[in-house]
Amino acid sequence: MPAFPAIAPERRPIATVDIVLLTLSEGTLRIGLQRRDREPYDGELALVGGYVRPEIDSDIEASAKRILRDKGRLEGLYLEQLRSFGGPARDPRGWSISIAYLALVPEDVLQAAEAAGAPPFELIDPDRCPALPFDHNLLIDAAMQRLRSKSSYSTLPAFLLPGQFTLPELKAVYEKVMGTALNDSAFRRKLMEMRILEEIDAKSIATSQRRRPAQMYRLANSSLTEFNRMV
Amino acid sequence: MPAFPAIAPERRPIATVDIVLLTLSEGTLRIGLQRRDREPYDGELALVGGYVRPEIDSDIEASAKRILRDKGRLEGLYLEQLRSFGGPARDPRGWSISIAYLALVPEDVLQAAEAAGAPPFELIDPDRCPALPFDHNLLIDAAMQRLRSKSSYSTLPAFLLPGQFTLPELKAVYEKVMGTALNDSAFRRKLMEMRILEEIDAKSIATSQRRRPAQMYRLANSSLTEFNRMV
DNA sequence: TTAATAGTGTCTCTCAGACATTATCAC
DNA sequence: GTGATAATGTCTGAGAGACACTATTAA
Repeated sequence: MPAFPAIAPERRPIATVDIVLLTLSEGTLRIGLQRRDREPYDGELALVGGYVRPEIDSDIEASAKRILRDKGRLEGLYLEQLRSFGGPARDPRGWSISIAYLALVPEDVLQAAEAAGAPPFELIDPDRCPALPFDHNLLIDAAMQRLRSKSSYSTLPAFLLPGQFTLPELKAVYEKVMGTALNDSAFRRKLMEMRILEEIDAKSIATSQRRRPAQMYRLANSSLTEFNRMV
Repeated sequence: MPAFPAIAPERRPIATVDIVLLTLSEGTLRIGLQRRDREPYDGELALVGGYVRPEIDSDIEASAKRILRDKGRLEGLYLEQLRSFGGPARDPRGWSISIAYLALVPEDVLQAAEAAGAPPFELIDPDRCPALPFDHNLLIDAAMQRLRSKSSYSTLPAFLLPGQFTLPELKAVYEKVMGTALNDSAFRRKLMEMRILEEIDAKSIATSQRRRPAQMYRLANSSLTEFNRMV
């Protein structure tokens, strides 16, 4: 029982969390959407989302993690709050607030989630995204903008890759995300001098065609690292 | 009447907006706090804040602007959403969400607001900030961090100054905010090359001591401008 | 050996920091 | 002129981009 009277419940906005799930599929950035299983917009593609549940959530990030777990069978993703959107018209249920999150997921994790029984994800090209329910297109724009700008000075794009990857793979992800070509030697120099990466013990991997196999790396720091400058 | 049933009102969190009001007083950065005029924490110093009011607010930024206007007689400030904080314990009234905003206000505007009848602001040194109600110290930390990091690549600190200012004044604000000394000629070069500033028509100003008066400038673009690099 | 990609070495050019120099005011 | 601060000019060094060159694999 609260110690002090609060604003009347019927004058409170609805509070939801919506998650912009991004992954890399066939070398291109994709948004992971699911079909809604209830009204409003039952059956339509939309961001993974749900109510903030005061009775079970310890904070907003806990809401986001619960929603990812319950609706997507996803855990341990890179997760970052974007910002909150609110207004009378964005949700037909009434005046609502959505706290938007950005989540990055390696494609293999997404496939494992589906294999474990998660409702299927549809992977949409952000440049060809159809009109979505609510203001989800706005949230996607915010997510893309955040990803693009933060990528230029952090290890953010690495969270779109599996736990281990080659340097050319990592460079390709940066280029996809930022939409610009990067200088090869500068890229290596930067990451090596800053000790961003850790060699995977003597392992390297050979792939299909005849070519030199690349050294495998993982992030030296499993959480996000920011640099002072570009690339 | 909403077209679809929403989560029961009594299961909705409280939704508030809290604004970290920053200004520059006697050359140092200060947080503008006001004494609360109701429970909980009646009479204690806290951030300017209030409920999101679905019946009158068109979105969350409108809530923030209304609260600034009604509680602080402040309008036209630089205003930027920080992020949202939520949880069961941050407010004794119950599980609550606060959407935190950063507002920058020139000291003369703050003084004019008080002269116009706003409840007095107490200006607190962020490095000597006492323990505040709710989780307001966390919100202040978030605001300071945002201001510090964004200052290094944008015109953000200029919004702490009156509409016109000299280049040495602007440089001093950057130095205060970022906590580092800046190179004089590099600072000028950067701002001039990027056409960030506009000379105030032939005006320069003479001050107290015998010294050369400085050229007055204003921001060429009245909204925030971001650079690609430092300083 | 050849094709193909991985990775290195080195030159150059840009740009920020350092700092000396000049300018402009009050007295 | 002198003292003080404003503003400019120029040198230098660090670091990013360009790109040629070497390395390592499969066929």
